[in-house]
Amino acid sequence: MLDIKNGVQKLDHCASVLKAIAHPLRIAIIELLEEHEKLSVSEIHEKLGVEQAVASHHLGILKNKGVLISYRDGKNMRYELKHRQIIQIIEIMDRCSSI
Amino acid sequence: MLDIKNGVQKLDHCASVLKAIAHPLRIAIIELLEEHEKLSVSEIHEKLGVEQAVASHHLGILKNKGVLISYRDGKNMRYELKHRQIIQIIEIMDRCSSI
DNA sequence: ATTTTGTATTAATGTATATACATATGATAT
DNA sequence: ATATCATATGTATATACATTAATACAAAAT
Repeated sequence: MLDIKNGVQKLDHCASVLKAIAHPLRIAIIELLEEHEKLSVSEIHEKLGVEQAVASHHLGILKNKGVLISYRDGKNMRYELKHRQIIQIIEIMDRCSSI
Repeated sequence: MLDIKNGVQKLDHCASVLKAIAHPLRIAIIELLEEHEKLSVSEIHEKLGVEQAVASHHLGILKNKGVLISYRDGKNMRYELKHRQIIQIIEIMDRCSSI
């Protein structure tokens, strides 16, 4: 994805990434990956108590939008945060607790 | 809104506020209010070149989710950021430019 | 080559969100 | 009281998202 964006493109892109993050399960995934660095789909599906297909689906969305990266490790896929700073977004939300 | 939230509630709430922010026009509004502190609906509708009803609609969404506050000032409504830290969310997104 | 384990995709349905336009409400001035 | 300016709401249509369940694909082990 190109780095030079005009105003409208920048807004659209920023909105679409934020929209990807703005889902309870996906926030939970991001928080898990803050603690654990790299996790497989099944680890996430177990830790969060959601079906495997659901975990994979939401991981796919986060990866598509560039929030996560993934690579194969044997029969597992390992997912991790592309930019650890993304965690700060959730921290800010927590801090604005009266929101 | 209560401050004590269990895990699921916290995730849901965080997601719903982020979802409110995750829209190009609403991000533009937040950025405007970073520069200007207090703005009326018509100032926003002029500065952003969108219809009055559109501006009011999106301001309403941001207010509902607690991102903005508003008060009447004569025949105008003035909107401002409830928590200026919200701006940092957009700054983080900008910084993760490769996303 | 078949089975097992881990992951991704598809299709179907329901729900939510966006957009555009028209109209209503509220405050002020005349 | 009514006209005007500023803001909000309602309705309709289109689009996008979420959710579930079933199924396909990929790698490894037997």
